[in-house]
Amino acid sequence: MQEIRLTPTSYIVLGLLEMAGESTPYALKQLVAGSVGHFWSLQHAQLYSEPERLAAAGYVTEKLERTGRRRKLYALTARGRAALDEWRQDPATDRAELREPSLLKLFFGADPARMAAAQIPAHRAKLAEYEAIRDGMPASVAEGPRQALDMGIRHEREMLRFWEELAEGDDARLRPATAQNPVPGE
Amino acid sequence: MQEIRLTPTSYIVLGLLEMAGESTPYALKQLVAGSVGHFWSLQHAQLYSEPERLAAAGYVTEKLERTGRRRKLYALTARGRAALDEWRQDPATDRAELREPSLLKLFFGADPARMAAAQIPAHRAKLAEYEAIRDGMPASVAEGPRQALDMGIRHEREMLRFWEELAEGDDARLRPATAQNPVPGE
DNA sequence: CCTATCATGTAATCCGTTACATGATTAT
DNA sequence: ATAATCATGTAACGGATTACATGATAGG
Repeated sequence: MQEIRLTPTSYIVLGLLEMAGESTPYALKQLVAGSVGHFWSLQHAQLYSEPERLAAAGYVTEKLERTGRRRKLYALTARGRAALDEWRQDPATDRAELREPSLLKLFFGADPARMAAAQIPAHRAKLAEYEAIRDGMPASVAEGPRQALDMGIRHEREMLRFWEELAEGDDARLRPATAQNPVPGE
Repeated sequence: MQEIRLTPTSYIVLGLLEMAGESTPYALKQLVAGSVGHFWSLQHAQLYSEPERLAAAGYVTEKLERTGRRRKLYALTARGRAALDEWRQDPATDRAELREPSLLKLFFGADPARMAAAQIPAHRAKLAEYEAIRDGMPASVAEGPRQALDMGIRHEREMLRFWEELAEGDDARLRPATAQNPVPGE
């Protein structure tokens, strides 16, 4: 049995198999697209290779369909469930980074107004999409996905505010105080 | 001359070479750690391999020190500067994803209170660190880094609020409305 | 002097992306 | 029927992380 390192991708596969039970890579792809993929997406090819990797290390079982397409079916093993539990119960995590391509451009001197003009509608759209999902969520959806979605909405709102303030142009607050500030009163 | 694809890593190297002029990989490492690395960090090994890649494609020049350590010195070429400008002037960017390991755990059922207990001090510390940097920033620092830092502060604040509200336990707002809501008045 | 840390790099591994392929459904 | 899209995979490539290594500098 091969030793492998479990990556976030691994836990996504394990977690989805727990939620959905035995699944094909294609089913996993659909699941990712409709849920966790909103804040952590995967290429479809990884949903073929990762379960194979996990199978080689005993975290999931691999079964070939008998009928027609002979697709591959994956399911959690006890070991897989244990690994998932252990991960889930450990509150320690790697520090996340923002890694916003738009921030990178801004950092290196892109024009804030031009950047904002492109970013604002994108974040508006994303925000609207998330809010629609939230408003259409059936009551059966678990807390976890609900909370994650909430964070996504908050983040989009914050990004939107950021770019909107940049677009207003006057980011005086970002410059050190100078004589240009009108003195109130007196 | 080899063709290469320019990645975010490439633009970080090009951008820093523009800001700092001719530099060694180690100097780049220091620059990253103190600036852009706060939201987009790189392994030090990449600051050796990436300039080499860029040199092979003509975006930077590579020079060997004569004296002592014979370190490698890199500098922007006209082609490198042009690529940087083109990138910077194009407001289109790939969509960023949150990719928060903590959100992933939450999504898959980790205990919100336990997660919050670990996340809150981490975000408090990060926030304090960013605010200290902002307050100590010399007036000479350009707008870009200033704005990026501002976004970092906003993001940390938002994450902090998120986890604090989760920790308070009452996330009723996330559940669909039910009879449990006390009817005000009447 | 010896040890720890800084400075400087190379090599191997591996995950993730991209490209390639093809059979099955659905739409026109 | 034919074209388009969905479903289902494999293969190649490359960038990023990790591990390995060693000379210089500073601290005890």
